[in-house]
Amino acid sequence: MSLEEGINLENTKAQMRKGLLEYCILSVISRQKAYASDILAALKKADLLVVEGTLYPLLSRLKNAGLLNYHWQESKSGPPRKYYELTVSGRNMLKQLDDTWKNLQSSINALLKTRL
Amino acid sequence: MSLEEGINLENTKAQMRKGLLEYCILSVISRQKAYASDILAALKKADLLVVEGTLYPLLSRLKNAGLLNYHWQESKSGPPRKYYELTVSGRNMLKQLDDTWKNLQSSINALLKTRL
DNA sequence: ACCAGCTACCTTTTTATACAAGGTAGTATA
DNA sequence: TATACTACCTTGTATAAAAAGGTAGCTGGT
Repeated sequence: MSLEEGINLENTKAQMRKGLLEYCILSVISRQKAYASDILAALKKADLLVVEGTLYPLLSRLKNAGLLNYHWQESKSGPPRKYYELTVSGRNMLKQLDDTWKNLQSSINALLKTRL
Repeated sequence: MSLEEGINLENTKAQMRKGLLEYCILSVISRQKAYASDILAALKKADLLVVEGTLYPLLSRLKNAGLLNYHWQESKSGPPRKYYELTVSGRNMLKQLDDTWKNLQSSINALLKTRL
């Protein structure tokens, strides 16, 4: 049985967020090394809700693309954590995404202005 | 055989654009009724490249969601065209997406600022 | 009166990926 | 030593973009 969601506001909002996920994750990690829960918390704070099932595969893809590295680190209160940090290649990617994001905002806002 | 695209700049840029497609299409149509080629041209002008195979199904979904109507209109130079326009419901959706887009920009830009 | 080319519509197939749900295991604490 | 908690990861499902191909109306040249 299909859920037949179709198009609605929540769905469309979610789509908008999705496209910016990679960019935001790289940005969060660029501040300082971070493990999954750190990233989830930072994104949540910015109203970019993401769940574990989305984040873990995405971190793996970013790692496989050579944009991230990780190292294990023990925790004082629980199992060891995988701390991610940006590679050189990751920093370059982030710089380019900064431009992309700026340009995208300009393009969209220009398109919207033609409505006035 | 898989193409094994993985993560790269072009792919990530494309993702960013995707999430904003519905919003932009509604915005373009809100200016004045438009048919597929009008919409493609407007999006292209804003560097939001989209192909027919993406646009037609999306217009159908927007129509089925009650956000758009269309009427046929003859052309002086070719086959008849399907001109789309926003329904009341479509205008409401667009208003809400305006807010969503503003909020999304604020959230992301706030997140990015913590890097400085 | 035909046919080549253009415009416009739409569908099918493939691929990517977000999310829900569930699974494994290390650590702390009562 | 058992329960709760944290952290990792995987599997299954649904959505949707894009590539490619298909149908048909209309125009203009011969």
